[in-house]
Amino acid sequence: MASPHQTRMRAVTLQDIADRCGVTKMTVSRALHGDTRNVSMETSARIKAVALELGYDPSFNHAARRLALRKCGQDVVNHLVAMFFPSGFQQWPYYTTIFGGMLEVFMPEKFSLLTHYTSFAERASENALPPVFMRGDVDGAIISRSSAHTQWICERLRATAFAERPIVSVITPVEGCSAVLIEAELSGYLAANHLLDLGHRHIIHMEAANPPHDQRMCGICRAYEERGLDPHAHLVYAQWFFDDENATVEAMDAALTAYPRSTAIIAANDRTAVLARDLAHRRGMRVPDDLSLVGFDDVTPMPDALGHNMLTTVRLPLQEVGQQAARLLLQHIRGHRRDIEQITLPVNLIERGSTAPPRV
Amino acid sequence: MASPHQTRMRAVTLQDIADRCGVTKMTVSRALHGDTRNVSMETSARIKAVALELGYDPSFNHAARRLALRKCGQDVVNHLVAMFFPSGFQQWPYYTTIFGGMLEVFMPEKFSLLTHYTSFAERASENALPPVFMRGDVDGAIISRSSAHTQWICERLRATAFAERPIVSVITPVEGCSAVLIEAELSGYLAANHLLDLGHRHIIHMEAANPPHDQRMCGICRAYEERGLDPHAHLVYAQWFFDDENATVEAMDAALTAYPRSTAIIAANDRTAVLARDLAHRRGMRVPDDLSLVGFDDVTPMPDALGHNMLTTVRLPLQEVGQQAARLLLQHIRGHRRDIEQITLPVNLIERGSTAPPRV
DNA sequence: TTGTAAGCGTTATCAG
DNA sequence: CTGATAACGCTTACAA
Repeated sequence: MASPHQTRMRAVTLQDIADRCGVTKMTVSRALHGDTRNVSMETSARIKAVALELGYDPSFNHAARRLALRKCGQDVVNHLVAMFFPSGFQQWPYYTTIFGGMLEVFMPEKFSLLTHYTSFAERASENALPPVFMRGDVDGAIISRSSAHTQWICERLRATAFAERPIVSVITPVEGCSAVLIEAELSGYLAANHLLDLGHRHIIHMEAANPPHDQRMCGICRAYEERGLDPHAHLVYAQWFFDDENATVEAMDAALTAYPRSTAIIAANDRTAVLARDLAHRRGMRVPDDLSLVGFDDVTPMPDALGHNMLTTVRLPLQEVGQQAARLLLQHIRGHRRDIEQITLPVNLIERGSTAPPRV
Repeated sequence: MASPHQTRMRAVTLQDIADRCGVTKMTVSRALHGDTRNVSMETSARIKAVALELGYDPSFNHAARRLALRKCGQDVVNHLVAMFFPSGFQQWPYYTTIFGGMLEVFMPEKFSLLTHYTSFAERASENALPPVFMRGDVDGAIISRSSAHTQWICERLRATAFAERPIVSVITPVEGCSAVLIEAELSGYLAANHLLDLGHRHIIHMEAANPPHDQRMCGICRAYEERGLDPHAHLVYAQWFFDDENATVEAMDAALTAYPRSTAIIAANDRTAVLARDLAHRRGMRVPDDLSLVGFDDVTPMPDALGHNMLTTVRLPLQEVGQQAARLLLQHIRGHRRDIEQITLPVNLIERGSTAPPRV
């Protein structure tokens, strides 16, 4: 259809089309915008045909459009979105799975996704955000961080030309933003309920102090209480360190030593469960015979001797989280949704070999 | 220093500053560009002070600048770069490690990095690239693909407003582009040399048909030839499938069955080595007693029973590959380098427990 | 050393 | 239904 782009020297402009059609560029602008009330069907068709023939690309002169539209304070869709993830996120399947889900939705829609991570060091500095944000090139953002961080990022964004554009939060809710969450309380319940069903009572729970882990904690307690058991008499809390595996392992080790009656560990995530298994082996314990393990996420396998994943875990639909967050953001950007929305996605327990009844 | 941004309603323009200083916006433009020959030191200082006070942000009115500069065919730096990776790259530590290295360089320089992956399906379609590319918002690209794919991507990019902007290739060289490579031939040599040193002779080599695996192959042969051995009499080639682990495992299985004298496998990468270990176990073989394994990359561990990485592997400096590619691209973008450059980074063998002398 | 004029490509507004 | 005009904010070229 389109003629070979013989000359890439100069971009095709509205004026070029207007010249060929014997009209003014204003009419061309109207026709190409699908203005049926102010342009005759006939000329409109002619203009569109010429535009196609010349290979007019509206996105090419985006800069001019934005400049013109600024006069009346209108926003243009730039087809550019950003995600704010913790530094080092690319190493964690947890985040890359969400990332992958987002890409799956954005790419077919021709939205480009840029990555911005924030370390604590950067947060401390008074650095401005990169130019793309300052100049308002970014249509929307997806954000996933601890609450202290999200607050800071939102403030930074709002202070740029990003202004009041949509932000969607994943996993952790952020005030005033749409969010895609998971059933955090239920995830804790499912893990604990499974272990209690098997007969475990004394359980070590690795957790972080902030959401969604604190909700997970509530679910764990609920499972105990449903059985008339006092969670505080049976549960042991061991701290989980977000970015320090050694510290996490030491905390587990200390807990196992201090509470030798423990027969199971609810780990902060799959990766931590694998660390727990390794620790157990070093202590001469076998999984699941001496110690049952439950993970969260279902993104990191715990391979047995034959390479099969043996980790009982609470699966979080992380890929779908990414997809839904992307869809939600697109709805906001395109103006199809103005109210903020919170989507909560279901979790489910996947029973594999790392849990078994305790040996009495 | 800067006054609190009291009004975010309207952006500060050159005219605003000019009004406050009693000069024209032209003088302001010159002063802010550091033009010392055409502006008196005095007015220049005054203007800069007012600009700071008003919180003038050059990046805010980027659109106007680009529009003006287009007249004389100049390029503006947009502080936006793209990377083209295979679809699903976010699941592979190999790519995310490179990705991480790139981010480490780009982020402090305030360059935003966007992700674009290309599946074969997309390649087949005649889809245009996303608007950010079409309109020339992207300053440069880093590309990592099989050769057939890179060619296609480059053509696509050149056909947009991206035009002749710099492209840096990683791992695989691309004609006419700067590249960051690794010592592919040497990596094969190191793997084979290590096994031959241990006394292995009959080795299965998992490989892909394209670079850099074919160079790796040359290195493997060199190790044989240095010992006066005919590689073709000892080496078994088994195909490695880029995106199909089951097929890869089947190929390994078939090779082990067809060539029972084999005592070692040179796997396509760490991940494949782990698959080989699992396969070996299923066949009742022990690693390294019955089968030695060498991987490549050093990004995926092969954990032993205690969780320690036992995989002997040829380490590729993937993070540094990402960093160097980013640095190279920045040099090109900033005009500090016009000639194309090929950097080759060193590899080294890391001996761990998955290799041992063959049991005779 | 500074000011003036014109234009980058688009769009809103008003006139015909 | 269509055209003319001005403006978005900036930069180059030329004039003072």
